[in-house]
Amino acid sequence: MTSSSKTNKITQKEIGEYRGQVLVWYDKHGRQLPWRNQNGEAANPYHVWLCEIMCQQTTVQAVMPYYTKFLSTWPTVHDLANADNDDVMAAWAGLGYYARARNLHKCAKVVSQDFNGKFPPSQDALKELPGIGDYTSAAIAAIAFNQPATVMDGNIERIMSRFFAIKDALPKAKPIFKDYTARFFDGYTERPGDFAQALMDIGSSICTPKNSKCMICPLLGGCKAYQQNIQETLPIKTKKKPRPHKFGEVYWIENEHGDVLFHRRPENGLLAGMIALPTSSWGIKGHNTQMPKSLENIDFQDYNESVDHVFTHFDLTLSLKKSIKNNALFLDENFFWKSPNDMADKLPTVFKKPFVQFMINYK
DNA sequence: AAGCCGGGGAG
DNA sequence: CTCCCAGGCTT
Repeated sequence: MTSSSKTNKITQKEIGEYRGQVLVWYDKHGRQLPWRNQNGEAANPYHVWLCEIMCQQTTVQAVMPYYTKFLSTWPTVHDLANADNDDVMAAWAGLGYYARARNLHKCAKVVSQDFNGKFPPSQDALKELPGIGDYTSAAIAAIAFNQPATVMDGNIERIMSRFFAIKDALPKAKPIFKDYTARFFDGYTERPGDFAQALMDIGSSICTPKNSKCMICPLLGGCKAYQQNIQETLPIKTKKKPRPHKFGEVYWIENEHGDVLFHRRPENGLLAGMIALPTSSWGIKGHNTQMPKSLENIDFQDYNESVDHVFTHFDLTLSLKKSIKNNALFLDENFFWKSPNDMADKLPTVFKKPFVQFMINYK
């Protein structure tokens, strides 16, 4: 071993020093977010949990109005537990990944009924709860209960990959990333929650995927990637599969009272349990798109309009079809007639788009 | 280990 | 256009 490679290894003492610099930066430049308490008050575990679930794979800006709405509607975990699931899903509509909302409600019920409304403070116990996985259990344990859990989200993965110049590809190398991240958290009982949130703030504003602002980074002095000028190339991730493009039809069907036909989607799969407009099945190149049997005899008017939408694993184009004065349709229990007024905000975005188009010509 | 699951914003 | 975002669950 050469002397240079020996001095290349960062020590735990230096880790502690950089952690301190990160906290100094945080106290001065950290974001002020609605779920962060201002003057050193103890964090409310319900608030921490709620924002962590909402923030999963979602930008903070998108979460803000939903977080405010949920907290004003259901101020405590008991309130949320006792809510009607339809109301919870409607309040979540537009935020995406709807399984999160189902698990949120399930988790609230467990905490309310089995834990007397108090979230358990240990990461292991938290991870047993619905919708709380490796990241979220660590985040709640650290932020709400000051536990030295290793918090690692996408931001922290990126920071660690650069600070230690980790060149192994994600997601396979996640355990390696976790080991490096643990060097900052293990045994650190002073401000683990603040430190985790500080890293996330740095990840969102300084150590960004592109155009990172290394010159103002509190970790600059120890950053191996910066020393090699490879920070923009890290972390390395295996390429995702291309998305197929699917096509289908979406239907606006009125009865003679002006009510519109809505569809409650199945409890499993895409947009599970959400309220939708009726559609055909969706297929590649417009083939294999089949209309629900109960709608086969309807005479539709083609709008010559369509809406595009992007899901995680496919693109979708829906052609708009309209029909009015339908009454005697043979419908199963998953379809229902309802006035379209006030329905827009209860629909997932893929259906809100055509809904808004149709509403322009309604009445 | 790989696939499924939303929606929006940045570059 | 591509990539990413305070990821978790299922198979």
